[in-house]
Amino acid sequence: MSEVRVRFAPSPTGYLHIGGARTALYNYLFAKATKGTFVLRIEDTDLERSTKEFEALQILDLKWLGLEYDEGPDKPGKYGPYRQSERLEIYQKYALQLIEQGKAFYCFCSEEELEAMKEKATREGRPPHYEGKWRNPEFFEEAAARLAAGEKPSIRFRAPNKPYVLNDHVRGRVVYPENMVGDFVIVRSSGLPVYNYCCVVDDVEMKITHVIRGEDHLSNTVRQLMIYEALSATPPEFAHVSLLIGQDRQKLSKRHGATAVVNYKEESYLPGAALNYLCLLGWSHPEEKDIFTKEELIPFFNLERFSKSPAIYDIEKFKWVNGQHLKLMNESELRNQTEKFIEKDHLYWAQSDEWKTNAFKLFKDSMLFFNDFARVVQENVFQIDESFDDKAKEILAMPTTKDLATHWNAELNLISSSDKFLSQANFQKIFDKIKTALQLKGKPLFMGTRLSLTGKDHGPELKDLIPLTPVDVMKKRCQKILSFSAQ
RNA sequence: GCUCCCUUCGUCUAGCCCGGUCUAGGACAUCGCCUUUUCACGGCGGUAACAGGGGUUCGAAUCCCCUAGGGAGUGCCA
Repeated sequence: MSEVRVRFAPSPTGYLHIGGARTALYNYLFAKATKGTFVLRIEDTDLERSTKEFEALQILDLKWLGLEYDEGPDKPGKYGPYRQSERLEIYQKYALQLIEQGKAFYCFCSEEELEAMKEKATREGRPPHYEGKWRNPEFFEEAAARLAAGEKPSIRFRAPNKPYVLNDHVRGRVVYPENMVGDFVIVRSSGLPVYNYCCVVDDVEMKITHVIRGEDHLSNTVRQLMIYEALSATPPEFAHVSLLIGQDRQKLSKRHGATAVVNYKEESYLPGAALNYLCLLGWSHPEEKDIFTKEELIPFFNLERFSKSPAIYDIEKFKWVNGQHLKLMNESELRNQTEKFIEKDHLYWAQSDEWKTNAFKLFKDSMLFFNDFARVVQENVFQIDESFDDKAKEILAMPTTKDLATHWNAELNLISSSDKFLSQANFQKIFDKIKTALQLKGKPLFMGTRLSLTGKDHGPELKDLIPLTPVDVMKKRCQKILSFSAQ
């Protein structure tokens, strides 16, 4: 069997989203598992929506995830260029060849004519296929004349009227009945080729052996099979993976929250965890493992363990997976991860080495508790909440909470303004003092203190958290409690 | 409308191809208990699913048919 070649072919019309990342991952894994080649191809024939910026951003995200490709726009290979906008002559060449062979034809129909045809067909209960005159050989001369006169026709593929069969690695045997599609455009009147066409030309030219992509392309595949046939090329093997959907079972989109890979990068999720979780959405490990690195996965990966139904993307499980990966990190990776976060989001605080050391300690101790360290620090250390949730309100309602806030506020005010933070030892000292003064213990003591100093009813160990929290932030929180209690 | 695809706990799934070992297994979430002078974390345990209806069979989550629901395609988008 010849060498396996797969590709990931995004169009640079937005950020890399998690669905795309998952498809890229499956291609990557399959390439690695078969010692094949992984190609990145940019499908930018939609000039209106494609941008170089998005292309660069998507490549960056792919690299962050660790999905290195062997050939791509910035990694020349035998079958480049890898940007469709740079391959226009190739598509032109094949289009001309198809026209010569009578497998495609020039079409001068206007938008209005096309619209009218479609409407009529629908009204009469026929499928809305192309029925224009240009498909008939008797008009070829007229077409040639109008072409010579400088008119810009589109090029349509003459769809054979016969059934096609696809043996898909995920879907099994799929039969496309005859007459399913009409003559479709392969080259726009602007001269730019269309997806279904250039995709096939490229896959043939780039010697792609396996196409792993989203199920949304399943219906399209019949058109592509037709083109492979017209080009006398053997189609690659296909695996149409089920789609990712949102909680409402609709196609994943912006309103489902963070769907761009970059969102997770910014929130300090681990790329390896993202890969792990994404992989499990629609594919299962033969040994039912659910935590693994991509390297561990490679020997187990194959095309036969995909599930057919769409998967709902669940951030809660992703967080858990992320936590599991955090747990597996060694000391230096852990420190690196903490520092990365601190440097990136809180430059000011990063100036203090002591703070960094304390943050690292907190991170280490509480990483199983918190998958999302960035959020924890943001919420527990810096943020001053405007309101309280129900559970916090219960604590707020306890009379002892007000006493604690009063005492803490007073103690914090005694601290010299040059001391921006409270050391763990000092915190412990004041804590004991207030405890004795108020004769408190257990839940009322701890929850009241927690709420007063962190503004939250839950979080990491207080003794670890407090040395990280600026004194003035804690003061404001105490005052907030007092003003709420006063109401 | 037409064509194709899909349907196991709330969620991701194992099992399905090669019917009995499935009183349907695991994981996330959830609930309870234990641990911790707090919440969480951790440990232990529980609740929870074969879309519905017909067949075939001694026996069906597994095979066949129908219905319902969902998705995709039907573009000079990808």
